[in-house]
This record gives sequence, structure tokens and C-alpha cells, in this order.
Amino acid sequence: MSKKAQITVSQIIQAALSVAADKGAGKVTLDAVAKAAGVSKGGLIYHFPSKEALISAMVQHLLDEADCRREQQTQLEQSTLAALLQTRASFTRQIAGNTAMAILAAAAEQPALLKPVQQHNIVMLQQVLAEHQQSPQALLLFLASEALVFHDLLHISPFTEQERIDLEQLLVQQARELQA
Amino acid sequence: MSKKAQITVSQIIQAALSVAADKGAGKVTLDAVAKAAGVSKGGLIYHFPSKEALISAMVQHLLDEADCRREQQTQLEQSTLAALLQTRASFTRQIAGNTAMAILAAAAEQPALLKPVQQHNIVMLQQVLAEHQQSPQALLLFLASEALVFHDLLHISPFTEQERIDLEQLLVQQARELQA
DNA sequence: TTTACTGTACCAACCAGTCGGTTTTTTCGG
DNA sequence: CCGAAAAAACCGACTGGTTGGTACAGTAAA
Repeated sequence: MSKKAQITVSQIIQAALSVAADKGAGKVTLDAVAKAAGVSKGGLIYHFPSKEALISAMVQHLLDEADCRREQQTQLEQSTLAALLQTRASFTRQIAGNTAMAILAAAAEQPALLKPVQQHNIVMLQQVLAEHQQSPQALLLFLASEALVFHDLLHISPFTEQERIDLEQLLVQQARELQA
Repeated sequence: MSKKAQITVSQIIQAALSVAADKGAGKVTLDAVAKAAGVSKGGLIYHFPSKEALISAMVQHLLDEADCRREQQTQLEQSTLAALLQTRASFTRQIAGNTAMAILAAAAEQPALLKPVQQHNIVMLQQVLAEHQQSPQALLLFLASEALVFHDLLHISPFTEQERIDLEQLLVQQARELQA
């Protein structure tokens, strides 16, 4: 794959994400994505032979991006858990719309497409638990943070923006204390 | 609405839930639901003038059922939180498939259909927080429990069945201790 | 020459919702 | 209680629009 092709692939994924965010998970059609990406439908199919392949790539892209940000954050925090919570706090809101609908599109289309997400989560969970000697409180913090992400995902958060921010900071704070 | 009509409506909702559970959120079509309910498409449309109306009814039905079960459980527990966690523990797995895909169908179709879920959640959260004087730990337990539900919803739980059961009991236990 | 597309036309499947007609149930005067 | 009119419940073929994917001839860059 040439450099230009890589760029095109990237554009298509971005376009797919923005279509999902703007129009909703149910509106992620090949035509819509192709148009948003500034590619022809033939061009899209050339890189992603099926819709499933496209959505799978979207999910993978989101996981990679999340991983990248978390790694950066890890250097600023004492523990993986603290870094994870902090990353989610600052990251989730930014791409909430995108991620949300992309994940939903995947889930509605074919639940199996979320398996990478599950794998990813298992790894993170193991790491966090190992670092804190299976502490139940660490587990609780991990889960609570996930709940916040899911709230954004489905747009059903019961919190106000400010409550949400405070809550995220509370989680991070508790994670840091846990480490000490 | 006659008694028979009520039965028909109920059958249709049940059919819609089972279609969602069996075939996936993306396969909840009017034809499929009608067939599963043993009704004609015309009959379905007679009771639910649009697909949106049908999905909305599904969501409402799930909320009502959850409410009902929780109320029963509340009489066996000391606090709303403990009852809520206990209900989720025993209830979620039973109908996980149903609920999951129904909710996803709603979300993918039109995010606004989940607003009742959000409202419902706000009420529950307020009640729990009020009962425990805004205790952060109560909030954490509430959120952690929600995360478990979401895991089932998307079939991305990182836990084994046994881990899951133990975890649920841990949450319930902590909720009871919080009360004392 | 291979890779990476464009553009357009096309197709079969699917799907929400319509519509005219039929059956069942309810209502109500006698 | 009876029977007919009225209303409610229900049927299923059909329509118009959408969508995932194909086909293919041609072009431009690497």
C-alpha cells in the first residue's frame, strides 16, 4: 500500500466516523461515507471490500487511538489506573460523538465486531488488577469509569457537564491515593 | 382497546424483543416482528403506526418490568441501592439478550428513543444519593453496577460467569454495609 | 506495469409504510 | 335476549425508496 493509499484509507475512516457522529449509527451507508470522504464508491470498495470491513476498521482505529493517548498519559501518572481514568476523562468527551455512534453501528450491524473491544478491555483490566493486587476498590474505580463512557456512548448520562467533570476528577484522585 | 387487542399488543412487543435477541438489533424489521408475533404486517401497523412507536414501546416495556422487579426487591433490602444492585444481578442476565438488542435497536435507529431510559436513570440516581447523603462510595457502587449492565448489553464483559457473579455479590454486600 | 483510483450504470434484496378489503367485536334499539 | 349497524381489529399484496455490492471502461500516478 502506497503512501497515498494510506492517506485515502485514513480519510475514509475519518469520514465514516464523522458520518456516524453527524447522522447517527443507522445512517452509516457506503454512499454516505464515500461522499464524505471525497472518494467514489468504487474507491471505497477498493479499500474496504465490505461494509463489515469498514466498520471493523473504524473500531480498530478507535482502539488504537485510545491506546496511543493512554500511553502518553501513563508517563504522567503513577499507575495505569490513574492514567486510564485521566485519559478517559479528557478523551471521551472529545470524541464521544464519533466513538459512540461508531460502536453502536458495529454492535447493531454485527455484535461480533465488538470483540476487539472486549479483548482490549480484558487486557486493561488485568493490568490494573495486577498493579493493585486485585484490590476491589481499584476494580470499582475501573468499572465506574467505564459506566461514564457508556453513558456518553448512548447519550444517557444522568449527570450535568459539571457533575461529570467533578466525578471524573474524583475517580482520578481516588486512583492516585490507591497507589500511594 | 379491547382485551384481545391488549393481548395482541403484548404479543407484538414480546415478539419484537425476541427478534432483537435472536437475530440482532439490526434485524428488527416490521415484517420479522409481525411474523414472530403471528400477526400480519397490517395488524402490527394498526397497533404501532410506525417502527419508532414500536421500539419506543419496547423500551418502555423494559423499563416498566425493571421497575416492577425492583419494587419487589426493595421490600427485601434495607436500601434502594442494595435492592437495585441485587435486582440488576439477578435480572440482567435473564433478559440480557432481549434488553441488550432492544436498547441497541433504539439507539441505532434514533438516539432520542433512549430518553426515557435516561430519565429513569436520573430518578434512580437521585434516590440513591439522597438515601446515602451523597456518599461517593454509593455513587461508585451505582456506576460500577451500571457498567456490568452495559457489558451485557454489548456482550463485551471482560469477566467470566463466576467472576461476574462474585462481583455482583461484592457490590450488594458493600451496599448493605454502607447502609449500616 | 502495477496500483490506485474515478464515474456511472446497474441489480437484487430489503424495508417502512399504504391501501382496499375482510373478519371480529362491540354497541344498542326493539 | 336478538340482530343489525357500526366500530375496531386485522389481512396481505403492493409501492416507492434505500442499500450493499457488482461491473467495467477509462485515467492518473508510482
